[in-house]
Parts: sequence; structure tokens; C-alpha cells
Amino acid sequence: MSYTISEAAEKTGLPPSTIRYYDKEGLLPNIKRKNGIRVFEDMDLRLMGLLTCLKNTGMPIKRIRDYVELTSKGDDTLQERYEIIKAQRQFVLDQIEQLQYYLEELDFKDWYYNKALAAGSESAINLDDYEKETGKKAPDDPNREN
Amino acid sequence: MSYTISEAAEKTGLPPSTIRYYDKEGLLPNIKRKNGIRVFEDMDLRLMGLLTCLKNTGMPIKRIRDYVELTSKGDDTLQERYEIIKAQRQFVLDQIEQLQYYLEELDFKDWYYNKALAAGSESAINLDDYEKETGKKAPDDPNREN
DNA sequence: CCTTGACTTAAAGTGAACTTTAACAAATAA
DNA sequence: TTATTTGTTAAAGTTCACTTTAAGTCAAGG
Repeated sequence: MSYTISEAAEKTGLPPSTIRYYDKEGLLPNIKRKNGIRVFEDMDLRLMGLLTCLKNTGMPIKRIRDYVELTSKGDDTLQERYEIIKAQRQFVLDQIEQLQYYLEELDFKDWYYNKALAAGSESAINLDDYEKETGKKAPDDPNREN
Repeated sequence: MSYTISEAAEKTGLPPSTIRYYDKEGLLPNIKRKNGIRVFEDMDLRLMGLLTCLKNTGMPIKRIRDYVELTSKGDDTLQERYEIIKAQRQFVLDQIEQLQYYLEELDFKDWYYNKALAAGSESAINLDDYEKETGKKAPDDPNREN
């Protein structure tokens, strides 16, 4: 199947302006043209899925372009591409860990506001209760007197 | 304990310029001054920890300021603050889920390059092997002929 | 007394990732 | 035939979150 830019936009969730921007930045090599108009194939849409993955996990556009360029150079660049993917995979693992840490901070805040709302006031909260009730240590937090 | 801006910077990991910027943006209300010079207390450092948590989980500066402002208005704003924290907590859960999805895409790529490097070429890869070897379905990916 | 170093401000500059604008081309519907 | 729709480009504009710069204040040390 082939698609126009607006169809590709719908399929990928990226606005046409962004697709054109990615194309200009070299993230979409070998997009076909018919009378000057971009023609997207399924393979292009799958590439855009990968771009979205890399972008949404924090890879800068320039590095994505490097990866894409390496890909079109063939088997000689397998090792280099592998290093990029491995690094990004580790980066995602680190991000998840970081988010899980922040989640604990927000879990505490959630508990805190539940308590405060039940009591009608923040001043009524006994922070020792957090550990008693959840088994987790209260994180550092403003609103504390330590 | 009290700290200068450079000590606060060291403790929080934020550069002094960023701390001044946050102060200007209203994220650090009630910072004391001594002869015009900022004096940070432990409570301020803990607040900065919370700011970092909110910022690093994707909350825009303006929304963080709203939250901070609500906090200094006292118990009347408990419900509103709770909503903000609850929404952010859910946002973090969604982010983790999203990252875990992207991780699977990268896991596939990792497998793919391992295979390709072992064989010396991408063309030698049989994508059906991914499910056979890992029990996971190969995600959509460029480099595939489907 | 003077220099050094750490602080202050307002304002301008930066980099990333788009988005918008303006002007134009080609195909299609009325 | 004309109007509308959908595409094209280069270039300028936007937003966010800082960072840098320039000019100044102030306390401590030599």
C-alpha cells in the first residue's frame, strides 16, 4: 500500500508538518516522489514507528539521523547501530527506574493529601503513620519539620 | 542549617542559574534574604527536591508554580493540590507503561542486531525465530517485508 | 585601601523540536 | 472554467527551559 502525507499522518499520529520536518532532517531517506509529491510505503510507516520510539525515549533528532544513515549504509555498520540500540535500551531502563523512584514520592504525596483531606488540615498529619500504614519509608518532602 | 546558593546548588544538583530562574518563576516562595543574598533552609532544599520530581516527570514550570502557589494558600487548597498530584501520579504510571512498550521494541532490535552480527548480515535473519526464541511476538519494525 | 570572590539583577541569547506562513503547483469537483 | 483541495518549498516564528552576559554590590583577606 501507498499513502499520501495526510494518510501517513493519520496512520502514525504525527502531523504532516512534523513528517516534512523529519524528512528535511534526514530521518526518512528514500521516500518516493510522484510529481514531486511524497509517496509513503508501509516500510516508511514502520520506520516512522521506530523514529517515534527513539524520539519518545529521549533520543535527539541528530542521533536518530545518524542511526538512520548508518542503516542505509548496510551490513558494514551493524556493530555501530547495535551500540546505539543497546545504549538506548539501557537509557530506557534507567528512565523507568527513575520514574519508579519519583512514583514513590508521588505515592507519598497522594497518601499525604488523603490524610489531610480526611482531617481537614495538613497540620493534623502524623508522618510516622506513613511507614506504619504502608510499610514504606516517607521520602524527603517539604511540609516536614526535620 | 542554612546554605548559600552555591551550596544549595551542590546539594540539589541544580546549577545556581537554574535556582535563580526557578525563584524568578515563583517556584521558590519565601526564600529568605540576608543583605539581598538568598539564604536557603533545609525546607527549601526539600521543596527543590519536589520541584525536580515534578519537572522530571514532565510537569511544565507554570503548572509547578500553580501547585506551589496553592500550597502557600493553606488548607483551603488541599483538594486542588490533591488533584494535581493524583494527575501527575497517573501520568507517571502512563509514562512507565509507555516506556515498557518501547523497551520491547528495543529488545527486539537488540535481538535483531545480535543475530545479524553473528551471521555477518541482516539478510540472514529469520524473523520467525524471535517468537521461537523469546516467546514474544516481533513488533512492527522496518527491515521487515510484511 | 584595594583586590578577590561570591553574590545580585535585568536582559539577551541558546538549542531543541517543531509549527506557521507565504507563495506556488497540480488534480479534482461544480 | 473556475474554485477547492491537497500537496510542495524556504524561511520565519514559537515555546520551553534554561544559560549567558553585563554591570553592579558587598564582605573578607593581604
